[in-house]
Amino acid sequence: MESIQAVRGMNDILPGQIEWWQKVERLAREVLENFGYREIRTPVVEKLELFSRGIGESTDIVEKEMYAFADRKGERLALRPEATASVVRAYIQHNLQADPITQKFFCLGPMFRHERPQKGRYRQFHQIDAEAFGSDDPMLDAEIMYMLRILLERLGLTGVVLHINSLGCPECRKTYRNVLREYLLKQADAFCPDCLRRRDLNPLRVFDCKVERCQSLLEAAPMLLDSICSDCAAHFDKVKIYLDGLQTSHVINPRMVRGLDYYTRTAFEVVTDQLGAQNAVGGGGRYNGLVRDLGGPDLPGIGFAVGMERLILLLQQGQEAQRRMPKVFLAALGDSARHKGFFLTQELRTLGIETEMDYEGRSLKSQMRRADRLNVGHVLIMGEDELAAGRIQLRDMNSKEQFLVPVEKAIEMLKESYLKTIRQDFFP
RNA sequence: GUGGGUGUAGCUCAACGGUUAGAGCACUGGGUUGUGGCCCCAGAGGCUGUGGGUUCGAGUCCCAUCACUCACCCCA
Repeated sequence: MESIQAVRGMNDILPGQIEWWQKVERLAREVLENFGYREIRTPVVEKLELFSRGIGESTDIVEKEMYAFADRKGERLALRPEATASVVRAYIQHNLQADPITQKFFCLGPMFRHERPQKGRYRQFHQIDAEAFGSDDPMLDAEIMYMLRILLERLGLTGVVLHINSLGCPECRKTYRNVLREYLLKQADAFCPDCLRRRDLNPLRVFDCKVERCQSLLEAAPMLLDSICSDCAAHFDKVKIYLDGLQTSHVINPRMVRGLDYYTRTAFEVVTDQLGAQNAVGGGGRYNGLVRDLGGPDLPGIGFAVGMERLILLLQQGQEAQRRMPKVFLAALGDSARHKGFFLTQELRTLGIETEMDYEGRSLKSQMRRADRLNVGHVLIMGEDELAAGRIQLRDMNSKEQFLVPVEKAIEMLKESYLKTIRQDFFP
């Protein structure tokens, strides 16, 4: 019988790996909640139109990367390729602008894009996504980038750089677009075919080109940042001042363009050179027209997404995850001791002490070897002699000290050793 | 979607077109009738990614396909 494989580009996260995910998720919740963000979970499936309207009809994501399908009634649906559109949809649908508690949300979960998988790029990938609504104040822009920085620092990530840019408002962008297109037309034959295609579709994207010749030609090109309107320029200046005040180092990258249509004014990206062909660990920006465009009130918004796979790839470099291991191993000899041991194991677990035992009736040597591999602190050894006396051997695996004590006494001693730390694990 | 590289045991890798596809680590048992790490012995584990083809003979050569990987495209 042929075995069934996971779908291409969609990965299992196994024990040994999952510890990284748990750490990242725990710290993400902790940091984001500290900044006033509250978790929201939206469905993985949405109406196709949400994304084509929200992200932009001509973007690559919508044009060729979406998992789109019709359900049994013929409704056009899609697996979400990103979270912002969904969060905005929920915000509008539940009238959350009227909620006095929070206007800031975060969302952890899988996204889907039908691309060719490679290192740091998968068809199902996971994002930490944060969105804040209702204010256009540059304080919020600086704050959200500061929060991203703190999150990455708390995770222990180093060697990344924050790039920022301003994409202006729709008005200044429109005039700039024409200026740029004219510049590109003047030396049309010098650019690569990709750039010529970009020129007609979305001229800003030529700045993303990696062909050296194109880049050198672009050095003399007019910059969007130089031609944004005075309001946008003033906004960007304040963002930079607040960032400096927060001692959050950043480089101004006038060539950074983002692939989604909805961005306005501030755009930012956290980049690294250690992810192969991928360079973005996270990115985001302001989207002042999006809530309105999706049928809601005309409210500004700003957000970012961090790629969890990419984050974990960087965190992992050279480091093994701490694999979760039990604290106690129960070794039993003979059937009646094994029966008694089975119930004792459950009792210890119920008390909150992570305990493992052998179910196969193996030799004591084998059970001890397994206990050693599991790196437990203590082993309880119960044989016929101990059983008859109502006692049990309690062995400290580090000191190799071993005592014959009544079963109740052994339980008390294990509670003493492990229960406090267990409590801390569960209620940090 | 396009192009290159790679698929052999759970993992890391051997095997000139030619016996029964091997090693290390990991796993199981034993060396000690009831005690871990080191050591020694033994065992188990494979449709050589899958399907075709060439050949007397294919892990090895050819084609297709799937997966991984690198680059392009793009992004998290």
